Formats: sequence, C-alpha cells, structure tokens
Amino acid sequence: MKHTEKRNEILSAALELISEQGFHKAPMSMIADKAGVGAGTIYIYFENKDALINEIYLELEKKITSAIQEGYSASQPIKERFIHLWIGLLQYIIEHPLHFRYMEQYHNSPYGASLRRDRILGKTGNKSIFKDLFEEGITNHNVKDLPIIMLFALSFGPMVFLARDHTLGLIKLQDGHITQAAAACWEAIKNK
Amino acid sequence: MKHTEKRNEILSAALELISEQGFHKAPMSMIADKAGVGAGTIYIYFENKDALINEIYLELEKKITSAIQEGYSASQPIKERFIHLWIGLLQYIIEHPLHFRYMEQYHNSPYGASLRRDRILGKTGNKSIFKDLFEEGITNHNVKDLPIIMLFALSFGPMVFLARDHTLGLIKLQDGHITQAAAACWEAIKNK
Amino acid sequence: MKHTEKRNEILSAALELISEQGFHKAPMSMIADKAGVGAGTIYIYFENKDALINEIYLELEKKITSAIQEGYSASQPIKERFIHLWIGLLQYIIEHPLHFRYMEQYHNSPYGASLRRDRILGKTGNKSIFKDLFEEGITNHNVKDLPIIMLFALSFGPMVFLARDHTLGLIKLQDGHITQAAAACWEAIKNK
Amino acid sequence: MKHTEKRNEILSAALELISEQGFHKAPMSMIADKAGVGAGTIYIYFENKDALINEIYLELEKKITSAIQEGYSASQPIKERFIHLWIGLLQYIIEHPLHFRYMEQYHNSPYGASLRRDRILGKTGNKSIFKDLFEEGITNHNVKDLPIIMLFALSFGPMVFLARDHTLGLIKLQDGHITQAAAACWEAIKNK
DNA sequence: TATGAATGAGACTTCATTCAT
DNA sequence: AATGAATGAAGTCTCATTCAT
Repeated sequence: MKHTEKRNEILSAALELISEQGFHKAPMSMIADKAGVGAGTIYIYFENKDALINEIYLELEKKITSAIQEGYSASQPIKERFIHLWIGLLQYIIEHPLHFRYMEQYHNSPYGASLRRDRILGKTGNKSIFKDLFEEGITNHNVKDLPIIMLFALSFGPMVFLARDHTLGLIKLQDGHITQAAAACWEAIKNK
Repeated sequence: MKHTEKRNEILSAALELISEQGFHKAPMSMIADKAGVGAGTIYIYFENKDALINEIYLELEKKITSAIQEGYSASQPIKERFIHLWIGLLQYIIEHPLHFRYMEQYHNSPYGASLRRDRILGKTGNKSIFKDLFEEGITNHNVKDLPIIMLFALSFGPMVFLARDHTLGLIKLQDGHITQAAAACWEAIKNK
Repeated sequence: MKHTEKRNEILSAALELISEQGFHKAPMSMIADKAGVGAGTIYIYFENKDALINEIYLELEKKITSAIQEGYSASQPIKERFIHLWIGLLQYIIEHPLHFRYMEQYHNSPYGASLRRDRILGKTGNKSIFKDLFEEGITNHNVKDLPIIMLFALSFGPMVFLARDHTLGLIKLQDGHITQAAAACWEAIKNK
Repeated sequence: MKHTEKRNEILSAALELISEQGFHKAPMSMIADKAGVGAGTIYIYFENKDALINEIYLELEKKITSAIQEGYSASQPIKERFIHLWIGLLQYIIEHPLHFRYMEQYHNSPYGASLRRDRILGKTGNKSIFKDLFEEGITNHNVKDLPIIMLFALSFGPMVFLARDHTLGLIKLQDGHITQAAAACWEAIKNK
C-alpha cells in the first residue's frame, strides 16, 4: 500500500538522520528531503516531530523485543537462558547500530522523559522475559536477591557500554569477547 | 580576580540550566541572565556556545578525577581498592546529580562527539588510576585477562545505570545496595 | 439533483465553520470533512476558497431579503411599515446567529472588500424596499431629508450593535426592548 | 530613547498594514520590513503577534479616550454634552481612518474576543464619560430608561456605519451631516 | 464526478552571535 | 571589559490547491 510506503520512507529517513546527527540536527525539512517527500507530507502521517520521534521509538522497541525472543527456549537452565538473551540483545545492537544510537539519544532527552529506559529491555507492563527470568532466579536462589532494577543495571549496563565502544570503533567485539562479557554479567548477578 | 568570578558564574549557570533543561532549552541569553551578566559578556570568556559546553565538561572531569582520588590508599589489596574507587565514584555522582546529568547529555550529543566517554573515567592519556589498577590485576591474575575497555564496561556500565535510575527516582539507593553493587561488579571482573 | 446536494452540504458546512471559527480557522479540509466530501470536491463546485466565501455571502443575502419581505403590507402607514421591517430584520438576525456572524466577519475582511455592506440591507441595484420606503418618507415629509445612506446608518447601525451584543450574550433582548429600539430608530429618522 | 523609537516604528507599521490588509495579510516579516527592523526585533518588544495586536488596540483606546475628553465641559446641559462627545468621537474616527479600520477588525476577530466592543467607547471599568452621562440622563428623565447597552447601540451604531461609509468613500460627510446625525441620535435616546 | 494524499510556499517564532555604546 | 538591543537564518508547522486514480 502506498500509504505504508511513504510512512516507512519517513520513518527510516528520520531514524537515520537522528541517529547520526541528533534530534536537533535533523530538521523536518531534511527528513522530508531524505525521505523523498514534501515537507508537509510528514504531517499527514505524524502529528508533529515529537510524535514522529516517539513512533520511531515504539517501532524499534517492537523489533528488538521480537528479535531477542527468537530461538529462546524456556526449557533450558536459567544460566543458559540468560546468556542466550544477553548475547542475542548485544548482537542485535551491534548489527543495528542506528537503532542503538537512536535509543541512546531517546533515553537521554526530554522526548523519552515519559518512557523509561528499561522499557526497551522488555520491562513493559508485565510480560517481560528478563523480569520473569530474574524473578524466577531469585525464587530458586540462582540469582542474588536484589531489586530487579539493580539486576537490570548489572546485566545491561556493561552491554550498553560495550555496544557504545563498539559503535564508536574503540573496540572490535569478537565472539570470544561477547561470550566472556555475557558470562561476566552472569557472575555479577548469580548467587555465589 | 574579577575575571575568574564572572567566568565561574557563567559556567555554573550554564551547568545548571543545561543539566535541567538540555542543551537546546538553555539559550545563551538565559544563561547570561542566570549568571547575572550581559549576553555579550559570555563571548568575552568563551568563543561560542560549543566552547562553553566543552569547557564545562573539562571542569567537571577535573573535579571528578580529584574527588575519587581522595582517601585512596595504594597499599590496600586490589579488591578493596577497586571497591573504594567504585563506591567513591558512585557517591560523587549521587551527590552531584547535575554533574551526572550534564555528563550523560554531553556523551549523547554531537558536542561530545570528539571527546570519548571513558575520559571521564580517568582514561585520559596515560595517568589513570583505574587503568593502572586493571593492569595490575591482570598481571597478578586477580582480574580477568580482558581488554581494559571491557573491564571498564563491566565496572562502570552498572554504575551509570544505577545512577540514572537513582536520579530518575526509580530507585532509592541505600548503602547496602551500593556495597552489593560494588561487590557484584568486582565479581564480574575478578578471576574466578 | 445530486449536484445541488453536495454543493449545499459544502455551503452549509463552510457557513457553520467560518461563523464559529473565523475565516482562517476554517481550512478547506475541515470544511470538506464536515460536508462529508473529499477536499478536492469543493473545487469542482467552487473555483477557490474566495469564491466559496463570496457565494455563501450571496446566498445569505438572498435568504435575508426574502425573509424580511414576508408579511410586508404596502398599505400600512409608513411608520408601521418601517417598524415591521426593522423588527423583522432584527428577528431574522437573532434567529440566525450564524448568518449574522458570517456577515459581520465578511464585512470586516478583505473578502468583502468588493461588495458593500449595505447590499445586505437590500440596496442592491434599484429594487430595495428600504430605499423605496425612505424615499417615499422624504417625499411625504415623514422622514428627514437626509442622504439615504445616512438614513440607513441611523436605522441599522443600532440594530447591528444590538444583534452583536445579543450574540455575545451581553444582553438578552426581549420583545419590549426590540419594540423600543425600533421606535427609537424611527424617532431618529422621522421628521420632527 | 531608542527603545521607544523602534517600538513605535513597529506599532505604527503594524497598525498601518493590519488596517489596510487585515490580520492575516500582515505577516510579521512584512511588519518588520515596513518598520525597518529585523524580524526578531519585534519579539524583543512584544511577546508574540497576539500581544502586538492587543497592544495596538490598547494604545488606540488610550488615544481616543483622551481625544474625546478634549474641550469637554461638564457644566453644559446634557444634550449639548452628548452632541459634543458624539461629534468629537466621529471626527476623531474620520480623521484617523486607520485607527477606525483597525478597531473594527479587532472587534470582529478572535483577537478581540476577550475585550468588549464597548470598551473603546469608554465603558472600561467605572470611569466612563458616556456611561456617566447616560446614567445622569436616566436619573433626570432626560434620557429613556433603557439598559445602558441599548443606549450605546442607539448612539454609536449609526456613528460606526457613517464612519464606515465615509471611509469607503460612499459618502462625503460634511459638517452639516454630522450635526444632523448627532441630533438624530440624541432624538433616538432622549425622553420624548 | 469524486477523491484525498501530496505538495511547498509561507506563517510564526527562537536564539547564537554581533557591535555600538 | 561589559552590555544587551538588534539581527536574520533556520526551525516547526499549516493549509489552499493539485492530480493521479
């Protein structure tokens, strides 16, 4: 449908520009140009720039959520499941640096003020794989009895740093590194 | 010296406004007002807005670096030194939320594009306590043999997340939490 | 005829929106929506927005002219005829506040620049009841020997003010008030 | 003072453009050009276009109020005082057609929604010459016992019509006409 | 005829920076 | 050195009108 086509052109043009230049270096006119549409066209699909920005966020969130669920097997031991999810998420980030840069900017801006950083990590509402996993781990004494939010910090803080360093070219993450980092994060949260 | 006084007024007015409102919601005129100087005066002390922003960053970096060195005793075991530094840094962040918010924004913006995130953590040039500590730990097999940058990620990624959550009011970090988090980070990097 | 139906839908949608919101707060797209037609359809029936606006004016003029002629009996004394017409017109205005608001806006805008205010009062061309009445009055020395346009002003100026005040809710015109106002206007123009 | 100079340039440029072209045909950029200032300069003196528009209104109101008070002698009979004020106001309007056109547009627009039409006529607050005059007349039985707002309508409705016709060139008001119109208005409101 | 997505000129407003004082 | 009024480029958004379907 043509409807969806233009909308998608706008979304990806905006994603790319904002990721690379930041919110205020990506004026609507530039987004329109890159998307190959008229300036006013954006306002047919999005109420205003904020709405566009939030919509991109929601789309990315959806994609990431479904990506990390792939190949997830609930029957494995908790450690293996944690490592699988952790590596899956980092790999997604590395393979989609624009998505990652966008998320990072979004969280550090008034645009993302209402939404929480941890939403991206799946904590939305009650159906969060990570949250479930942590709670199960606490119950079974596999994971330290800490507030969930601290477990998030211990698990994903390093990931975000690594992804940023990788994106900036400060490090070239290889499979070995990734496996080791995942294991280290597990060690940070596991019950000794 | 009067010179330094006005300069400092400008720096702290800008720090406060930018921390709370973000870069583009802190116009030069507003900074001038808050600093109690004329708009043109800022340009006597700083070439332009970018220069001002970068200067604030450098000042904060200096303050933080000296703050965490306080009470640091090179004679203690490596684990104790790591925990001491880690807690000291987190405490500084918590006690200076404006500094932290400023840093966060700076890193996620084109302004900070040239400077690296890890500079704040002391990696500037060659004189870094943390770097030294990690290298010593690797040599003595107390710390995993990973690239320094990964050890940074494992150590400070969680800290930034915790500080952000704390700043946002998502969690009220108590001493117990902080100690546990520091220990968890040590477990992430220590040699098994 | 379908032709006329859509045209009328457009006309009344535009009348309502413009009356309530003003010319520039009544975009063509909104008019189309309210009329239940596509935006482009308006341009089949009207050359452009100006043409639509002028057409509405002409339709209202027609309606008003025929409304005040109702029940008009040429056989009565001139004073009674004046009062009858005056009250009839005011009543029309009060019963059709949208029409009145539209007229008022039209006259005070570039749209109505070409057409004259007094057209609404029936002075179009040569067939005006009011004009005839005034001329008869002058001839028979019942009415002051003043330029017709001044007699219009003395007769209808108060009416417009009263209607505006009524529309704005500043006064709730009752029958007694209306009768008194009509009489006062007659006194303003009658020969002593 | 230079401050006041630019402000006045802006005010009179805006007055002229809006009077002649209407609110939406007088963009800020055009006003700035005509005033000989930069586009942004307007916003130093006025918060936004609305504020500018309202400020012009207030200035005109002040001028008119003081103009009609000139040569007013409270010691004369009420009829003479009424005629004096009425003629004074009409003359002001005729001599300042831009002011009049501005007022007319203002009253028929959302800009003037909050302020009432009759403010211009002096009904502001409690110190209104006209209001006082009417009330005195009612008390002394020189003027019909009607709501003040109706007396306003009967007195000033014709004036506005005459001024409009004069401005549009439909009539060339001469002194004789003006005197007669004033007298006619008096007859409309006076007790028989 | 009818549609409504698309357009792009143009409106209002902000703000980093300059410069006469 | 200090000021702050002035500037104008640039940003967001609206809307009359067109045209492919």
